[in-house]
Amino acid sequence: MSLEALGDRWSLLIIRDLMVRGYHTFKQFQESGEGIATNILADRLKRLEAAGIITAEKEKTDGRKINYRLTEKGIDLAPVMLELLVWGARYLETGAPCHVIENMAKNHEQVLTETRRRWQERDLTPILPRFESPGPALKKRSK
Amino acid sequence: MSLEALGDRWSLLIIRDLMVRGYHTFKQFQESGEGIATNILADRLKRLEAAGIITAEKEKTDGRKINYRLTEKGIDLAPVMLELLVWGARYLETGAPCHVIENMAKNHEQVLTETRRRWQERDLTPILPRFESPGPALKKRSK
DNA sequence: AATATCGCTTGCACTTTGCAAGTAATATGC
DNA sequence: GCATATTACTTGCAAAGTGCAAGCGATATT
Repeated sequence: MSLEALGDRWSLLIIRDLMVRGYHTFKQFQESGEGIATNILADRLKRLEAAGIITAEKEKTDGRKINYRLTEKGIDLAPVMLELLVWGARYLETGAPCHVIENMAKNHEQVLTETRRRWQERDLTPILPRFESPGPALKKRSK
Repeated sequence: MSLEALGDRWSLLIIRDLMVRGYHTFKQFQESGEGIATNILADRLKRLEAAGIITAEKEKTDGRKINYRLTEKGIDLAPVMLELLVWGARYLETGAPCHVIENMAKNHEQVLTETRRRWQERDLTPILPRFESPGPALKKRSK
């Protein structure tokens, strides 16, 4: 099935961070709060790259940094991620139901369009705030 | 995140088998073709039950058998599963794009409604055929 | 030139997994 | 009713994977 690359504890978290939080460096993932070990993180990034879900390329302005980015195959996981976030908000996530996610649940298409737009334009503004914290709802676009 | 229970290689496969293949016993999962070891399968079933995603109850007509069934929390993973299947069909699955899944991609709402109906009515007819094999497309209902 | 930062790699203890075999409870065939 | 089958596990053990702390090389900053 579609789980060779995704069926482990960390890969989907990394993809989520890339997709909806605008994270893109090793350090950001590391400090992401979930507590992934550096060796595992390195390994998962390699696997995701090997699976064609992300790419890695050096930042021009700082040769130490590597920019990780979702491929098209990777961004196409957005619908899966969205549904997963909605499900998680419904059943598990910290008491705070995070109205941002409820909003996401109601505006599927809009959220997906916006997510893909940010990916295409390399706009790293997060879709989701760091954790909860009310935060402004998704701004309306075009429509 | 929503991955304590799902973030491993087997849990989502079990859920898929329950949801779209109509599997419901230990043996069926075991022979599901993915090759899960019996100890791991037993462990995952326990965890999924503990997580409130499935229930286990003895079959009345055969006291050896245990019927596993998705809870409401479990069946609510249907949108996630659907998107995952669609993504998988698009990028990974065996050359055969399995037009059943393409059909699923085009009729999201209908497929979800049908999936939930089967769950509610304990209708174990599979939504997806065993692997590929053309098989008749989803029959239209109500609409 | 010295120090800091970033993205890793290494070593090692610990945990989880996979495999084969075995077991308890129920069902079936004669 | 007794032997055999079937189902859902459990156990033991080797192999693989994980988590943690420390270290390393390349680049950047002062």
